[in-house]
Amino acid sequence: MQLDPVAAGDLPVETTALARALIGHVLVHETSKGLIAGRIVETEAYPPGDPAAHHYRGRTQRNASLFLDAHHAYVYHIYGTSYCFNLSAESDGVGGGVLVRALEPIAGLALMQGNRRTEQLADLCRGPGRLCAALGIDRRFDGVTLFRTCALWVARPPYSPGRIGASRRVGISRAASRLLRYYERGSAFISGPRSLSPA
DNA sequence: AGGATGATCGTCT
DNA sequence: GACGATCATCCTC
Repeated sequence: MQLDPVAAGDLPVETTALARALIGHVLVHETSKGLIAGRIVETEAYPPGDPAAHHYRGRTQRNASLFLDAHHAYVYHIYGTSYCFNLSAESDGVGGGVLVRALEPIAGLALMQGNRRTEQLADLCRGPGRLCAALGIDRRFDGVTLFRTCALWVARPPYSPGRIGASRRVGISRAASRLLRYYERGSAFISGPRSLSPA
């Protein structure tokens, strides 16, 4: 499969539009041991002013990448055990981000298995912490642009994605009723509920 | 300098 | 379905 890097202008800047558009794109890590890649099947939007978002209480050292202009990486460490990968959204100085929650593994499966404690294909990238472990993503990549300026980048969709569903976001308490989680319907690789909440 | 918190995961029942 | 692990980060004193 050929992987074609996205260019500036290919992806939306507004947070929720970006979260939807990312479904079907491919996240790629070119490691020294080989290429690891997965197709994005689940995302969550954290738009400006969202009380559930890390950027809500303003800029800190940790979340500074969320205030960069769109399409930079924001990687943070959570619960002492996991990393989560986001793309920044909106314009420079405005807080906004998209959490990537699940990937469909498409390249480097043996490397993913070595990075995870399971060999089950469906479990390798099912969850925001799991996909970071599988791809070897950590804070080294916090703040990088995702237009193939370094080893971590985003590629265009290899084919048209299926229909997209929307639901409540996972693991938050504030603004919990908003339908800002997006997923490819029918995918076996999503991490949360598969309920068909109305978009 | 110390305490509280968390966009999770793996394991157990 | 429930719970504990585990630590970087932020806030308050």
